[in-house]
Amino acid sequence: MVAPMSDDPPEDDARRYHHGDLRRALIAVARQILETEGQSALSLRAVARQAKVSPAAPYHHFKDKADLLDAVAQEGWAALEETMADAQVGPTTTRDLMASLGGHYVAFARQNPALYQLMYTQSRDRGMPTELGGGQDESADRQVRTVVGLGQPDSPDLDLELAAIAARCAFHGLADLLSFKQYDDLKARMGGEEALVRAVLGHLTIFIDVPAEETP
Amino acid sequence: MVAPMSDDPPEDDARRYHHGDLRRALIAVARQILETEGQSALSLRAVARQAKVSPAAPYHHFKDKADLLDAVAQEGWAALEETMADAQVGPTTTRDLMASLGGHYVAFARQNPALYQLMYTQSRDRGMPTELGGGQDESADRQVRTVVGLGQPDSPDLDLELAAIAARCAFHGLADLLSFKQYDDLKARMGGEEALVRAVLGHLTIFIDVPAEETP
DNA sequence: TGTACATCAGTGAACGCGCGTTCACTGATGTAC
DNA sequence: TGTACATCAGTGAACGCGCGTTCACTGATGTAC
Repeated sequence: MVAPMSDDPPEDDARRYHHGDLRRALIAVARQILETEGQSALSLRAVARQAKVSPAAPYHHFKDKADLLDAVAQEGWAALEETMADAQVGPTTTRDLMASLGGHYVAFARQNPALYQLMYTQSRDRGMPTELGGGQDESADRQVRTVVGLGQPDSPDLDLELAAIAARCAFHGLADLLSFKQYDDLKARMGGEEALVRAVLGHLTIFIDVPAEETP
Repeated sequence: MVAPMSDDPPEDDARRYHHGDLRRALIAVARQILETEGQSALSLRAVARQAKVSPAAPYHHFKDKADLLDAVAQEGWAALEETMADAQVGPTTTRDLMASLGGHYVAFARQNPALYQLMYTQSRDRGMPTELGGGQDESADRQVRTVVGLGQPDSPDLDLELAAIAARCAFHGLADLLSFKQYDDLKARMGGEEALVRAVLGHLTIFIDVPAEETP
């Protein structure tokens, strides 16, 4: 029952009754709202509105609001994982690798601050998405574990695991702290945020016991 | 115009028309709601309700909801500062001091997880409370700076400042990461969260250039 | 010591709002025959 | 190739809710005289 005589082609590409891939679109819109208007503006209705769809439409793709948020967070973790993989291609020495990992990690968090926060909030509140067995979140550690230069990823080496966690703490803490205006001066003084990141990371050494024999 | 014949003493201590110190009470209730029901349950109305006061009463003490939240966060920063001061009384060596600071910092964050998060959220969103000139937030750095063992608090030594930030990153990151279920296994394996904290901190070394001459 | 009055800190009803979610529905699509 | 029909993915109106905030008010307190 479209207007009978007008040609009515798929129209600029939204606006059709069946959307095509509304699920993906909703996640994308959610990410955008998150970064442009912030967490508090991220309502299911706002997402539907901005996707040019009725408020009920999302329920065909997500159980409820939390389900959408989970999906967004999950996409975030996947993107971070990719970033961390990229970080490993250039460097050769352990020291460089650590700097590269740290730099990439922080850059990701800083370029997607609201997403990054959501990722952590979602993970904290609900545990990691069950179907991944916590894998998504552990991946960051696995990467770091690789970085640290010793042992295979899932090595049961306790020291290695602790070192990986230590690195992750430093990265996460740095990413989180950088959002404070308090450090703007310092950033400027040092010639940019990246320089500050490098400098701070340069002051942190991850200490690893020789993994020959575990020292409990 | 109280009930004419009944004795009507201050009653168990709430319930009087004039509360006494409603401002303080509201902050306390807010903190409690925060920790027992979480951030999302922290509405102005809920605070008023739990303080046994009408929804309009808080407006005599706070400009709006954000103002109350700021006050709560501020109390949090003050408490953290105290904790950090306490952390400095025992230890003698720099190494011990660092461990003590880290331990105390993390313990505070873990004992008041929702407060701790609110503190960071408030600071991020609104900059630090202006009348403090950012002092509240910097205090953590100042403490660490002392810990690191060199130089007077407001030393313009850049390396020292960076080292202090590095330490703070590690503390904050660790505190934040510990809330993940993901690490429950590891905590158990190591005999408790405190042990894990000590172990992770033991893998982190804050590296400081000799502060003789600044190396920019 | 007693009274008038300004000020302060409450009340409680009401406002408008946007939210998450549900419901009965309808248009579009694809498959069986 | 054409038609019937099940299924899917939308619509749009409505629900109840709790929220932040405002308003005209009133009870309690303290001060001046």
